[in-house]
Amino acid sequence: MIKIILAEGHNVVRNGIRLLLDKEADIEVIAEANNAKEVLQLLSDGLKPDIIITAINLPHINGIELLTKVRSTYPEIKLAVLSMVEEEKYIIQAFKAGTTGYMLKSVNEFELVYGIRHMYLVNERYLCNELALRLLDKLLRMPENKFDVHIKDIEISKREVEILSLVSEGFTNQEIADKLFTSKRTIEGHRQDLIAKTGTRNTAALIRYAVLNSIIE
Amino acid sequence: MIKIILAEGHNVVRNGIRLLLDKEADIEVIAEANNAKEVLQLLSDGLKPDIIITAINLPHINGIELLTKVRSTYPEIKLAVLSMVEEEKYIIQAFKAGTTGYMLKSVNEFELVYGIRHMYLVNERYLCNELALRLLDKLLRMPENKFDVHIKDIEISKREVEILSLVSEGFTNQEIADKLFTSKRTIEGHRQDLIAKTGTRNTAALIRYAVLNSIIE
DNA sequence: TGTAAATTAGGTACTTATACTTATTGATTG
DNA sequence: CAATCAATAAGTATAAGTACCTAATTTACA
Repeated sequence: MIKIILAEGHNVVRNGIRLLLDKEADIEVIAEANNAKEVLQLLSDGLKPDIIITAINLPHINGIELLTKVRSTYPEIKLAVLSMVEEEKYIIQAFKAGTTGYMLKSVNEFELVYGIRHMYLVNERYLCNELALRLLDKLLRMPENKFDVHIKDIEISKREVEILSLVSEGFTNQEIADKLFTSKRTIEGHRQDLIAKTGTRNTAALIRYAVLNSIIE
Repeated sequence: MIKIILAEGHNVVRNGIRLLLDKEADIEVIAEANNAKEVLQLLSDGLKPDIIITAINLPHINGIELLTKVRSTYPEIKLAVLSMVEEEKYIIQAFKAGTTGYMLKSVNEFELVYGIRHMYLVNERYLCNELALRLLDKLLRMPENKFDVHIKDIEISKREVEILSLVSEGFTNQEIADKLFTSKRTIEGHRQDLIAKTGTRNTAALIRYAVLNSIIE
């Protein structure tokens, strides 16, 4: 039996999730909590869940802080974030804080249950498929795959990359010239060459090109 | 009933997968194939699978090529790659070739079946959890810049994104103003605001910021 | 060792962006 | 209903970048 504490500030949402979980024979919601404090109270009262499912936007103490606290005192308890779509950005923080699972509230009941079982049985972190696909799309969009994005035979020299990088950091031609102990006109010349060879119109477009093609970061 | 063709060059592996799938009431393996040619033959013979599960390292014609061929002739058939660990790198090619699912052979039977159902029922691409975690770790290992910098509560309005996008394409303030039927001074104002709120020094740095933070492409 | 490419540098004219300021309008929201 | 904010717009002055041009070194390499 997988014992769960459900931490979620909104009653409706919490009840909905509970209904879903109660249908499963191998899952038991042993307690619910409205906020982080209640969770910590439950734990110090001696309750021993296998998994704590928590929202991010809990009142007072948010989900990430809760993760950190629980993690340090009860390292054997697994933590799963069930996040609103808008909170996708917390994914990095959550995993750095030691969460085992991260799902968006858009998961269907099958995935919710599957994810919980995966965390408990396979003992592996779980990321919901929608988030996985977002990461995948990021990967697909990344110009790292030099096969088909960096197609054009544009050769950019080391010096040019150096200058491009400084330009992208916001330095002016004069400042770059000073840094590289050369003339402002030289930098201007390089910038011109780069704009010409990349087929861009100005620095803004050049920088976009350079970042998208991983010439610079 | 989810009808499946299983393409895999190694008999032992293929038989193993088949055994797993045959246990499921809603999944039927309607045919097996040793190589890509056999798959194409089966399809031209009129077989209509919902999903083709294929390995990458098929003899003669590899899995990616098979994906492409099937995709162009039978766009309604979903494709799933079941890949050896060593072939992880094909993930990008596979998705670009239109695969719906990608799993490593390290998936357990629950995930294999779950993934198949997910593709078929939810009609969404599926990436196995191990790969999702690898992507996640990539994200976590990345220095602050690439993904999570703009999480610093910087709100960028729709209008600003629109302008940012045009700026990054190389248009001048005047040109952008003409496109948007507004004044050059307005665009200048927006550009200033953006530079201020992103903490950058000029347009070059602003565009770099915007691209790295996926505000624009 | 000769040639191509990279890096350097300058002239001149012109365009564009930036830094500071202020101010009005309309929409949203507590 | 007041407050906030996004979007609008402008003045003024200066800084920076762009479009042409030419041309001298140095470096890489075949």
